[in-house]
Amino acid sequence: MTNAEIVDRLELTGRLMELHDYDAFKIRAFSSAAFNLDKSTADLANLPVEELVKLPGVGKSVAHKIREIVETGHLTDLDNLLAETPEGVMEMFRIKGLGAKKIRTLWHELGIDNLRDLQLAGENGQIAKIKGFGASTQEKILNSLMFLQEQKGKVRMDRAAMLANVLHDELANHFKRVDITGQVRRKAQEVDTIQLLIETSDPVGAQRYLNGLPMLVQNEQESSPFAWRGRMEGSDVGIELLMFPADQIDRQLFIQTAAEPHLQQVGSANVSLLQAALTVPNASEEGIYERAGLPFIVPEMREDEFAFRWASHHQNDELVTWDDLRGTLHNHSTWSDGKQSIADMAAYCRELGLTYFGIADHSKTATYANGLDVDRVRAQHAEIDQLNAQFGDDFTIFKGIESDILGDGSLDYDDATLATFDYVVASVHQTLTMTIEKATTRLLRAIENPYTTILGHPTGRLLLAREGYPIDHRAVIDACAYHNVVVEINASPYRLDIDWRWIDYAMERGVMLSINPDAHDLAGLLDMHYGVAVGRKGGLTKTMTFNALTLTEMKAYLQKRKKR
DNA sequence: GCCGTTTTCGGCCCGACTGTTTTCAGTCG
Repeated sequence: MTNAEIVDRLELTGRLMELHDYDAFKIRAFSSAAFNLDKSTADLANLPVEELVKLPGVGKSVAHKIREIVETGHLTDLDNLLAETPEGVMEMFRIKGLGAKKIRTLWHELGIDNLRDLQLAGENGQIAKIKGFGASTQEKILNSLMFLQEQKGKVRMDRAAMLANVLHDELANHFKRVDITGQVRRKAQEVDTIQLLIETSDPVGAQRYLNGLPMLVQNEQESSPFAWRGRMEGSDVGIELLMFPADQIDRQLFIQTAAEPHLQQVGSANVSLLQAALTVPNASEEGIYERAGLPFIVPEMREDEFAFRWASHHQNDELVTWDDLRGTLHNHSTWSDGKQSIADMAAYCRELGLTYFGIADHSKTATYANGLDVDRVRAQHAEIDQLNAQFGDDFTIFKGIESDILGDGSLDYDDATLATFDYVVASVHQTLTMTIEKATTRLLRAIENPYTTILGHPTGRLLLAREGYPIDHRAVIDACAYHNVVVEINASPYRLDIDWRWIDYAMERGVMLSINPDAHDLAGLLDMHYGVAVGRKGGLTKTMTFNALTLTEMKAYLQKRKKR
């Protein structure tokens, strides 16, 4: 039982108590316990009640609930609440703008207990008529429903990779060769089908074996003699297992990895040569591109015609790799909402072979995240100075901040305070509903601020959960070029923002991109792998990667920029 | 339900923003 699983159950209990109109302070106790424990590094599953009650937000009652969760895997209170709540009502929590109170009203006043009825009520204008609701809320609900429908059956790349690896390892026990291909190999940020190639000369026997695996649930209608289709137990995302004899696997690896537009592009480039290349036995991927007279395209980039435009003036070895990264710049610590101390985060960075660690905790407006007021900024800088004094010339902690971009585009500290940082990541965290004009103007103002070093998660999107605010990407990137601002590739698999499709335009305009993990704990630093993946997808070169600068280069860059 | 004492019960309580109000409830990060 992990901390996250315990926290999720407490959080859900609080939310359902609110839905069922429990006492507000009792609800608060559960949510605040969840909120506090989410940031805890204690091993909750192995703490006795007397230790649990010492943790902030945990009293006797919650401590016993935690023990119950750990020992039985269940929480009776939660099970009872769930039994009283229709599944469709639970799904309504995924609608943006709907919280427990509004859902309760919709459920009790209109009898809505599923998303289909919610949509009908919205389309009929019934929602706008309820007291406390209006036309605007109704429209927001309908928009959110539409967004959710588009995301159905998809998972983020981190979960897709995890599931694909589990499946790969299981199948590799039985089959001679198994390859992950399709969207996962292409490093798609969202995946609707996890696809694997299986080498076999006995597809009938292979199907029989697959259907005997408890982790797989077949969709018989979708399947065929050479293609097993279905899903994994406990997951909605589609699974496709394609069976081929040994001499066809490499060629299929090429065909199945490529997105349709990429295949078409290869075909239209030279149909006859490609056909010839594809019919050669044991054709390798390199051989296929070579025989078709085309440059080799790395798997990540096999989406559309962009790859060939990129390849016309770049070499594959220019693409950024994990080993090119020299440091990391957007990270949180226990000073705001991170789980680990600056010292522990920095130590882990050194273990990873990085040479600098930039701390960019939340700024004062982000009160929910324990953002730093001016006094705490000073105190944090003193701590960083002390830590830096212990390092040699080979490692440095930089003093950064993730300063909130306020509604009018200004940053949330005065210039004197901003001047005390080595660098500033400027990010939007509130007022996410804006027109494209307003959102763009707001970002442009933040970019114009002489203290802004990096523009953080430019659209604020959360993959599969929230559309970002609309922005004029060209105008924003052009402004970054003019004002010498770096653009973040937020590497959290929840964000991956800026989208990889804009990387090439940024590079063209001379704008560097920073692969920023937005890490809130040690493991979060490894999210830079996802940033590298989407960076490569967008053709990001090592030379245009901000955090591929060496420590000496980074120090010089930040110093020079401060003097402007 | 948690906390912190005025040590056994009273007070707890992010703030900005939105949309709905006409003074505020609900949501969000």
